[in-house]
Amino acid sequence: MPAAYLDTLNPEQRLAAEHGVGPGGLPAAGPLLVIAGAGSGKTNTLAHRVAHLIVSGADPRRILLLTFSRRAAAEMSRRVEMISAAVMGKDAAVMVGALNYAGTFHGIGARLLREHAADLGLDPGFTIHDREDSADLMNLVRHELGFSRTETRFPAKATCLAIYSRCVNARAPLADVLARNFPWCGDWMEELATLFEAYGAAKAQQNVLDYDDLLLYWAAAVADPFLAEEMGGRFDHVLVDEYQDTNGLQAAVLLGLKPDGRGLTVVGDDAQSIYSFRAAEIRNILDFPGLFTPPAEIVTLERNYRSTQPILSAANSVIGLAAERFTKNLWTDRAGSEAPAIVVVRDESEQARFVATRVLENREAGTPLKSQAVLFRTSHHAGPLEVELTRRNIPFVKFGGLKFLDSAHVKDLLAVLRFAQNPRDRVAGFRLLQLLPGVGPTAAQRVLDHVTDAADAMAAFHDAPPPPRAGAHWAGLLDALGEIAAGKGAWPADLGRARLWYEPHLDRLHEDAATRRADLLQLEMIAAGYPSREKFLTELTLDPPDATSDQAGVPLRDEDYLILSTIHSAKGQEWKSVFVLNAVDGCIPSDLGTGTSEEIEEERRLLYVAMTRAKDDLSLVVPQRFFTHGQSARGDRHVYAARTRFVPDALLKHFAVVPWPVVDRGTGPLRAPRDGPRIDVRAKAQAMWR
DNA sequence: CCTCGAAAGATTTTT
DNA sequence: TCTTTCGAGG
Repeated sequence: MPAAYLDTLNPEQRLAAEHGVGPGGLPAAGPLLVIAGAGSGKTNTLAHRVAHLIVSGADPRRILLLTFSRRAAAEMSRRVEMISAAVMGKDAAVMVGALNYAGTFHGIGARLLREHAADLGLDPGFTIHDREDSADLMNLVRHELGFSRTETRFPAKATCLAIYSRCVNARAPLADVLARNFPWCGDWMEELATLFEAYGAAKAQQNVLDYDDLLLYWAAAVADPFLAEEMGGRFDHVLVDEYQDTNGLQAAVLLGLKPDGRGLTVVGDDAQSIYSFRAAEIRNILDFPGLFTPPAEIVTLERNYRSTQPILSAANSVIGLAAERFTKNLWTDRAGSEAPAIVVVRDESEQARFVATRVLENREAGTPLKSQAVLFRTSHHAGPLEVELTRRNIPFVKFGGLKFLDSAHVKDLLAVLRFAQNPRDRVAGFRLLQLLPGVGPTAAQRVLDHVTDAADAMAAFHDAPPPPRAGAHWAGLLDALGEIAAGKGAWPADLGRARLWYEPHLDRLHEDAATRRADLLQLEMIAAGYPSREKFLTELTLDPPDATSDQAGVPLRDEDYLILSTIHSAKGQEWKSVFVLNAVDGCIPSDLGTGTSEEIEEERRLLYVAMTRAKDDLSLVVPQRFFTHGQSARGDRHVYAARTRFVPDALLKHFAVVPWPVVDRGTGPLRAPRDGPRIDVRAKAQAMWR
């Protein structure tokens, strides 16, 4: 039956949208793999497929849509609704609203684990630790085991967590991970194994799950045939976006849910795999078809709708040098005369000036700031530019890098809520108690020990012997926690109460309490958007607000602002005009990631991802000098940097190499000199000593 | 056992 | 540049 709303799709996209959709929207064929090149309308195609399922009668509550970020899930729902509205009218909003299971692997995992908690031996009230919290807990355990006072240095808490995380996500034994990814920690294998076991026990006792547990437990659940049947049976269709960035554990989850692949759709682009540091496995997407009999059907989207031909040619040439050749051949009919630019500037501050100047010129020419983006490898590369933008009063929003949730005062406040929610959460308690003057690690530990073993943790906390030097502050804390735990007042009021308790401590602990207080108010505004304390706490760790801006508040919707983003956070997005900062060796590729050839290949894909974000114009900026900060005894020095190795001379024909600022060669003497000098400056200067 | 000051160390990317 | 750790003093 021909469906008019699919007419806007090209034949391949349409194939992907309509594959195996049977009567009632139920699956009528095997799995589908969509290889979607950059800018090939991937999101649009996936949205059409979901809309098509719903319009054909599929129950939206039985569709599982796994995306890379919550933002992507929201965008998908929006588009699905738009498309279905054309067919179903007002009903579309209701139907799409029922698309409940759309989100990240971690977010959906958390939900399913809560819903099936009883079967899994979990307490459904578990809290979720973000990476910082996990590292803190790892540190606590590390301390208890006496590994912090070893003769040679034991790996730092963050390293321990990274090792642990890779073992879990790659489903690899500790020995392999140490040998392959952390060779310098190889001597600590025994101790690490002990540490990880104790870490797991600590999490269990505190009723806490970390990011990795969400996937690990989910995978464990679907490894049980009965539970797999039950969980998988809840969904007729499972669709996964950005499949090239999933890891072995996530693949196991999918296969557990849909062992025969029926109703399973995965979409991705092997050329854009940039998350191997999170144990993403490019083989996941390459091997996908062969997991099933008959193998999954493959649809390849090669037509690019985003970029002009010169930009696409340049990007293709960059990825063309990859060690593994990719079989896709992206093409476009968007003509364009401008080759992407390689802009050579003197140093990073010139780079900042160049970008700021060009961005304003573009805006004068009619491109709003929001249609322009500046991309960079690491968050701090944007530092000088942020200064320059602030100086010129150009509003911007930055994605990636440090989030304001990571700042100490925000974590303190959240610790209050988390401890009230789950008094067994030692990381929160440890942090919270030490805010009191006169309470250090030992006193805090003593109180928490009293709480951990008790049946009613909150009651035990109130009965605990007060830390000797806490004084009147102790009663104040008990009051505040009591009220918050009891849930007096509507939800955001809890946070207000916590803030009331915390602010005197904030003033005491921080010089710059005033600016920090602004963040707390912003947190309260964010909190108002959540229905309950539980939802707030879990969803905040799973989906933290990811933008920071120079202004205190989030910019208003109609306000114009420039986008600054790490390349990783730019995934899936597009802008009319794109600047890539620091296109030099040492930044792209990062000198931290040039160990193995696999790492270098990933850095190459990273540049490819950055370049393919651009619709109409693209500039790679190459600063020639870098100032090294700190370290050197002789103070700041600079080093000369070379253009990124991913654009060797042979590829320069795809680019226009231009210096900036343009040197005015006409600057010479304004007139020919007269006969002889007019004054003797040297004699004049010497005169002052006489 | 806590706090404060000084010194050293460490810097990607994200759920 | 900023954070974490170490050591001395209270």
